[in-house]
Amino acid sequence: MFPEADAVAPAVTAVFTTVLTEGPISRVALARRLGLSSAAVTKAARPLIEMGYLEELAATERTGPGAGRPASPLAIRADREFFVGVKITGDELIGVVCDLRAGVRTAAHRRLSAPDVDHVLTQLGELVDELLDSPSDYRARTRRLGLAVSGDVDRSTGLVRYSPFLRWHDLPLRERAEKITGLAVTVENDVKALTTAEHWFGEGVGAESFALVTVGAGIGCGLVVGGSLVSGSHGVAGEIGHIGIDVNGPACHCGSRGCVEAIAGADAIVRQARAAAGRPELTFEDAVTLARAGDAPVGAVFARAGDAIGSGIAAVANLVGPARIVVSGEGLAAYDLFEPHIRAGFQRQAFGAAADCPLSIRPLPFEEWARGAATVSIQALVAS
Amino acid sequence: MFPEADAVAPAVTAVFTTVLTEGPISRVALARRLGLSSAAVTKAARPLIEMGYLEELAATERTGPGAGRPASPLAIRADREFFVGVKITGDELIGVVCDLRAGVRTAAHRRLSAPDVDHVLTQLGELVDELLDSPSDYRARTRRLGLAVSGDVDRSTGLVRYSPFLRWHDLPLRERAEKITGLAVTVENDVKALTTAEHWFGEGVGAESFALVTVGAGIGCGLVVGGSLVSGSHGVAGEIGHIGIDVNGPACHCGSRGCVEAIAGADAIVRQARAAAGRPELTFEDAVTLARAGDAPVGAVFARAGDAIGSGIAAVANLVGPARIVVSGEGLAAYDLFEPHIRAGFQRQAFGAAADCPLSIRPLPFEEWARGAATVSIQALVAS
DNA sequence: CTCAATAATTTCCTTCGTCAAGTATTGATT
DNA sequence: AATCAATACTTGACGAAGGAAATTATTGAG
Repeated sequence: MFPEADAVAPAVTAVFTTVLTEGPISRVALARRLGLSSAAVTKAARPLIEMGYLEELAATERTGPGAGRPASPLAIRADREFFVGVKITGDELIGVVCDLRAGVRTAAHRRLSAPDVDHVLTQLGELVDELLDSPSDYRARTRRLGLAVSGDVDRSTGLVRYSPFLRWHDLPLRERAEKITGLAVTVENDVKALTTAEHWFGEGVGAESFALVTVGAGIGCGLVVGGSLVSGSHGVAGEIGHIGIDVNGPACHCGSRGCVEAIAGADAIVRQARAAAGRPELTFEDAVTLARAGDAPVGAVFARAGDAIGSGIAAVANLVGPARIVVSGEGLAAYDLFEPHIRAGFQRQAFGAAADCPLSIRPLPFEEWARGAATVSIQALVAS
Repeated sequence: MFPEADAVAPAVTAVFTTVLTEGPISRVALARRLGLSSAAVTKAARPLIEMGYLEELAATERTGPGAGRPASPLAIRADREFFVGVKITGDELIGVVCDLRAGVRTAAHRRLSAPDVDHVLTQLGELVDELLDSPSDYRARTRRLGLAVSGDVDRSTGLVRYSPFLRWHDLPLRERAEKITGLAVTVENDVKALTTAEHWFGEGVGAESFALVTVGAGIGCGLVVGGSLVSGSHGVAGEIGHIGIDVNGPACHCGSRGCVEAIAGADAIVRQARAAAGRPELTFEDAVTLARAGDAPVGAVFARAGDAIGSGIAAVANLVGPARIVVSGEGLAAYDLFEPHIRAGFQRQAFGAAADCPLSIRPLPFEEWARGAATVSIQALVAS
């Protein structure tokens, strides 16, 4: 786990992750939260403080009755260690350096001429060097790199089994990337990485179950149940995009009809908008412009897409009942066009109390994917 | 947990549940399976053997290389303790006595004149007495009773929050039942109980994730993810019946349209079959007879229903990727009419490797619901 | 200035599980 | 038959982890 010690007591890990994700918190509160004695928390916190990962904050103003020794909350020393995160897409590398709390310190990116493995790895090496050799010199305090890749990834081995966009098959990406960068590398599926980031440092903090839905070229979903990421026994999970919501709907590339993605994927929207506007050269951006300008047929395309997404999200809520759901993704640049319809579709199709599940719908800030990748490497620190 | 000891070491519980669910197994195999040293297993097994819960089997024939001391597998002594399980429906109590391995030893049932609480509890008391005073005299070795009720149940407190069929609200069922029967009572939702039974003693054994779908008046689903039952943060989970698969489908009592249940629920099937046959007095059984006799319009109703169920199951597979799915329920008395269409709908809508998820489709044997209730009380023994 | 209340720490102790060595029981080899 | 290798199980010493209870620390209230 940590540089000096190798095997670490369960309580130490628990204390560390709780302080990490649930902010400054006193030892007594930690003990209650974790079901430990306060003595155990004191003991677990000591090595973490000695190693510089935690620090004791000055006593804060009281809340309760007012008497008694004030608590000295434990907090993460976010700049104790830095983490590089890189999202690899077909034509670009997006990289960030994050601190322990997944706060982005610096970002950079690089265009790729082709998804050729050697080219990507060369560029990755250069990108990492650029990030770490920035004026602040993060290199000395950076040991880990997280990579986010779309497709089927085995996190435990760092193997990319299959990535359609990149056209990679059974690529030992961890090994290759470790050789080039000299950092300890973790590889994870991009949606899972993003879900992890939101679960540890975003709106999913503290939630025992949680879902993140990404809207873009495809419609994806990361699922946290019982506090841990759902992986799927056959390597498939979170495929919200291929839930069928209309037996008579448009054909989907998966072979079925009426999948959420066949109605609300970026390609599907463009296709429908072209038909609606009678202009076969329309782009996604054109469609957004038209809809915002009040074009009714094109607006209806977005409405239908939003409704489909809402239905799919309702399926998630009905089945697993997450404590909250975040909807995000590059598709939500056209956020205003979707949101009311996503909510309407969700409310209609959510059953009973499932409709109470809070929905956050918001566009995805730039470099968020890379931040997800960095989060995975923070997790790797804790888990190792 | 066990009669003599109160607090029990984690390893003891682990050994017990593993032997319970994964049959006779040697200490060494247990150690590997649980990630313990064989010494720890030896120590954990001793008190269980002394209390009569486990026994050592005679060495079996060898498998591997052939040399070495043969293993003496540990097995459950199933008749060490008995458990009563009762499923409570609106018009009937179905009761069983099960052994530790959830094997049904005896069964009995009682008609209810009304879902009146006092009446139900009186009948419950008499039913339990009848079951326990049978010739084999289970009473001396029975301490626990499990109750399965449809609706919203808080297992930890034994409170029935709301049961639509029984018209119960906030009923402290555990307390009342304990007073009447003198047994330690566990109350659980019926679908969850059935899922637990299948997970511990049926086709879900050993599966890290698993789903059970019940087909009947409603379409329900129990979900096991990461080894434990999914409960849903807002009290809703497994509502596969209200996933929308056809935006233009028939109206559902939930207020939406095209829910699985609005197409494949028993009521929906009867309604559609009446319309298809042009005979407004048709019953479900009549519809089954007609379909089996080759009536094409009525057959199409079952086909459409099966397909809808298959789509719903595919949504489960796409989202959580269970290791296997069991489809069962009283609706599957007409099993032959559904099965091919369930499979077809599933295959069409399952995405990628999700289609590899094995599906077991079979009718639900009588008293299986009550067995589920008994299973929950077996779990209570282990958890306590 | 004392007391009550709460937070953190210390000391001692129990418990659980590992390690390493030893015992048990078999088939194979000489 | 005697020995050996292989595997299963048991034993006893040990160590790590966490708990209980007493102790110290720090505050506000009377």
